[in-house]
Amino acid sequence: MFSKACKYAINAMIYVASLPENGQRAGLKEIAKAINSPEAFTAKILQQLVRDELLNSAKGPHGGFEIQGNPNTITIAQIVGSIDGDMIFTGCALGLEKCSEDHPCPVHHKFKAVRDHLTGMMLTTNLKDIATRVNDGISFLKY
Amino acid sequence: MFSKACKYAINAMIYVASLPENGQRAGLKEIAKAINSPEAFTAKILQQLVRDELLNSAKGPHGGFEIQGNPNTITIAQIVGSIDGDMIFTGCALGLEKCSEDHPCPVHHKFKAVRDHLTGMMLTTNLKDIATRVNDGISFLKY
DNA sequence: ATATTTAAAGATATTTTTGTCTTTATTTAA
DNA sequence: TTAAATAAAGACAAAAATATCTTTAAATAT
Ligand code: FES
Ligand code: FES
Repeated sequence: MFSKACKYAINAMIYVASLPENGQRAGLKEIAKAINSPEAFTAKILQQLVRDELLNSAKGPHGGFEIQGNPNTITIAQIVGSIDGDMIFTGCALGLEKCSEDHPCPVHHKFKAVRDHLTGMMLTTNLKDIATRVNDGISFLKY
Repeated sequence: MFSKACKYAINAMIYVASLPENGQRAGLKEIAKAINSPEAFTAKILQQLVRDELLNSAKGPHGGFEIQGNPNTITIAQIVGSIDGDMIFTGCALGLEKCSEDHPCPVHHKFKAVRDHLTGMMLTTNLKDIATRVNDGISFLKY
């Protein structure tokens, strides 16, 4: 469904969003440990999220990463789009170059509803809400 | 969503199922051409489908592949399971070792509904129905 | 029997994804 | 002004997925 890179990205964003409002930034090591991901690979992913303006980063002592903007307005869809691109939102399930009503693949009519369900879910799920669930101890970032 | 191997597998199964009941078997070349897939790679995939008893194969002149059993009873879920395994049906969206209600990832509650939708769709979509759509010219196996 | 046709099997190659290592740039604090 | 802490960037490596090539086995037809 999602690439491993994308899963790490989502988990990392949730972790950072779950930290106290006025606290320190989260460093790479801290993040990788919190989500149980390979550190150097995670670094690459965080860089991409910074490029796409979902995270801010700062170098030096007390540097690290923080959510850019309001976690209430950042959706899973944005994170997925940043790392995996938009094939998951628009691509054909069976690999046709283009998903379209005019030239549909054999499962288009069935698949489109599922894909729209997935897309809708991702678009309407914001970071804040799921980070809160983590803070409340009702969901988990690892194991 | 699906691996390329899995997409080829689904398309190949649909193509074979779309052929006339009492006709010849479909050869590898014919199948690969019909679904626009790399021939040798497709061969490997067909072998797997034969192993999993979704296809029958015969060597020699007039040999080739045919659907094993009734296309009405073969689902997309079976084909996907044969090639990609069942992580798509049961795996955690964020990569936790195990998807469970007891130790859910942060998107479990949202994702489960989508995954169940997808699973249900795959379980209830049979080869016969979608092959018919191809024969009726309302859906397409390539381009 | 032999030649031909076809799939199966296994080895190899290429590409993509995942992961690591090294160097550089920037910030902070002593 | 120097040392330490940190992320960024780029080179490199390993693993997995995709793809190809070669050899073998089986079936058919002559
Ligand atoms: S054409 Fe394949 S999903 Fe739309
Ligand atoms: S625990 Fe992640 S989807 Fe169920």
